[in-house]
Amino acid sequence: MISNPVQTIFYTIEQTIKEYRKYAQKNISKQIEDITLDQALVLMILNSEPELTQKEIANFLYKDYASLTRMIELMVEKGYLTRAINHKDRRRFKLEITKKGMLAVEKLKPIILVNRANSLKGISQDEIKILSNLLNKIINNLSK
Amino acid sequence: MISNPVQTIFYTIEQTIKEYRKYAQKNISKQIEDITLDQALVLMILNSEPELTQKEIANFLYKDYASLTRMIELMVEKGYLTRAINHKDRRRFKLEITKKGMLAVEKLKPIILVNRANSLKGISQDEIKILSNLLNKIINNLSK
DNA sequence: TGAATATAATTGATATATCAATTATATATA
DNA sequence: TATATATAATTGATATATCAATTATATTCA
Repeated sequence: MISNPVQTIFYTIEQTIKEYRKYAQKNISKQIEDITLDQALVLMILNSEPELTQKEIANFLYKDYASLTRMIELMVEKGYLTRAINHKDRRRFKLEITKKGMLAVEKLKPIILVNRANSLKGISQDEIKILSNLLNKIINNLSK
Repeated sequence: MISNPVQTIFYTIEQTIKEYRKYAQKNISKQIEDITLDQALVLMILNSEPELTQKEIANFLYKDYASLTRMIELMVEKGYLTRAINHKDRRRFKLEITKKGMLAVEKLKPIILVNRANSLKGISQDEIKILSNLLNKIINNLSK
């Protein structure tokens, strides 16, 4: 007998991430009109590690390279990033956050902190650790 | 200080669901060429509850109505479903699984069971309960 | 050196997600 | 009954996901 997808833990996991994305996007959109959650994460990552290549960013964010290419195109169009050739390795690009991008980064910092704090209200550090361990067990099972 | 997205639990949750989807899709594709994981779930749901409307299926699967409309179009095109007008309420459709669809359902049942079992190997029922409770706490925080 | 191989990024095709607007039909209520 | 409101589904626009194929450049090694 196959149980209804709704009864599985994978459904709950998916629901959690969807709710989180919706919530986070809503709060970001209140203060920055034209940026998506994923684009915001690209900005935050690049801000903390400016030398990353697109491939590395993709790995960090668990995104496909193709997706990242397109996200970055949009971010350049919207003026959040500039993209220049990296002369040390001409296959790569040197991504830089523009002024508009830095403004967004500063606005995003508190939003992200509040989003996470609100999401995890009433959940202890120990519980988060447990959650993380269980999820990593699953990830481990899946990636072999 | 903003921590890197990689260090947050939300990243881990997202990673888990992506790995699961990739794994499940791979195993489905081995045996059924032209069906996606999401389409497979629609089939399974409809098989267990044949009277559902598109809206109800969308809610079950935590999908957007617009997405579901498009998924169903594709499934009809591929011959997994038929769609007829529901004479009791002409806004609705009566979805029916075709022979090809039923064949897929039968193939999918064991695949889905094995996928879930493999994913959760080494994790006890109690732990799954804990996982589920923690995720529901988060969902609860997010949906107000 | 030159050919083979590896790597970074892009492109194309198709599927899904999300939001807002719209269409068609049902239901409620003045 | 006529009008307002609610509901089911669709459509359009834009973003992202995934896979396979391709391009451009680097690296390796015979």
